[in-house]
Amino acid sequence: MKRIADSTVRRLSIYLSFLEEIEAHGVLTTSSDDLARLGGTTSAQVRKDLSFFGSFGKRGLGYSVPELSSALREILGLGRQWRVCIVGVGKVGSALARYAGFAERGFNVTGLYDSDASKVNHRSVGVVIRSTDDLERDIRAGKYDIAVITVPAENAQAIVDRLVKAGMKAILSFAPTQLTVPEDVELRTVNMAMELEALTFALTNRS
Amino acid sequence: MKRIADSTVRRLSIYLSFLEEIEAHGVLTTSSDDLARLGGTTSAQVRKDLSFFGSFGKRGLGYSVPELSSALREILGLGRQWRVCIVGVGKVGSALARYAGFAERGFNVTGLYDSDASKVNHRSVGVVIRSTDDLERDIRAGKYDIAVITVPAENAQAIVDRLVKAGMKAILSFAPTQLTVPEDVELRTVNMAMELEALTFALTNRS
DNA sequence: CTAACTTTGTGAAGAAATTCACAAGCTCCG
DNA sequence: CGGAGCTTGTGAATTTCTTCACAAAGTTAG
Repeated sequence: MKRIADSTVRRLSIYLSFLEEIEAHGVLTTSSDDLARLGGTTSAQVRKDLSFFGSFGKRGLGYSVPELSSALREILGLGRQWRVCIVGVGKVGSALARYAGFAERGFNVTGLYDSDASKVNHRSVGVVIRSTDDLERDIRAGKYDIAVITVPAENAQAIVDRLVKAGMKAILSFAPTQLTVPEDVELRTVNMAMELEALTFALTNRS
Repeated sequence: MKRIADSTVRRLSIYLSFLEEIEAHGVLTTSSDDLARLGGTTSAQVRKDLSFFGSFGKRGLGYSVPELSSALREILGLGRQWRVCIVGVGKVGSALARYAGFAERGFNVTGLYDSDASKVNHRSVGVVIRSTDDLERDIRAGKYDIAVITVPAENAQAIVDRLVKAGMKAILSFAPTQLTVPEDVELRTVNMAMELEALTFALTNRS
């Protein structure tokens, strides 16, 4: 299969969130033009994005909302449950563990890890916090599909290296630092500093 | 000036964070090759990115770390203080208000707003929480350069519309929903759902 | 059934971003 | 001082992404 661009995947997420919204309002059909308007792109882009995966619409009519949203969920891999562990149960980590939207989308936080001995064996949102010493063992046992790391920047690469070595293939990092992983590991980083800098750049250079 | 691509600005942030790191370790010079290796790109890309803004290196030698990092700070608009307000003092909002890295980079959280009357007039991190009713007045008074919104998805667009109408030009949203703003307003969204979906897409389609 | 009207799906064209490749400039060493 | 050795800065080539534009296919009205 042709390599799908990152930007395409992002847009699919956006389309899906609209489809779910209008589906909840009982809308039955929509068009590439609607999706484009709401998603801030063009109708040609919407159709091109979808065309990588097949043909979902009816000419002259548009798309069936339930059909297309279901297809997108399948494409994005949301048609199943994912077992997620969170490494680093600080402010951000516990906020994430508590986040309801997580479970709704099929992401089950089934493991919490922290290196702070005073937190270990306590519970957060009904899940026992384990020592990071147990990480490798649990990952090797195949307990998780995705790891979310919310540890300080200075520990992040070390944790990532351990996760990767133990066989983790998908990592979402909230550490404000650039991380390196092998080609076959999927890493995404949520970096607020970078987003703020994009804002200040715009304010400084485009006004 | 030629329009600078978003991807370029992102990379500049990455370069800067490395430069600051090695600067702290006393490293005095570096090369496009070093920056490329650490930032996961190519040396030609690094040089091209920098070339949009001028000529910062010495042929045969590379870049002066202090000079280049200072130049990048200036380019990214980090050479000054920015006044930030946070709208929505829930879990995420108060975690952000507390975040130390914020102030280090010149971002001063000087205003907190919430619509929940039971929070108003209480303090968080030394800042009094005001009612969102006061938002327009304070923005019009020019109190803030940047607004960070951490409100529920369903309220986000309404808040953004109010911010924009009152004259806010830069907004960072943590609401998991697509938002619309006029052309002259810079909006960035941190959307964890989207990042997770990029991961599950990769796990589903590339393995 | 036919004609007018929609909207998709997709090659082709165009634009944008990345990579190549090399001349130009600087340092260092003998 | 001159030549060998680096590394930058940048046009040109290439690749990737987006937009255009239109045939194909369906719908609706008469």
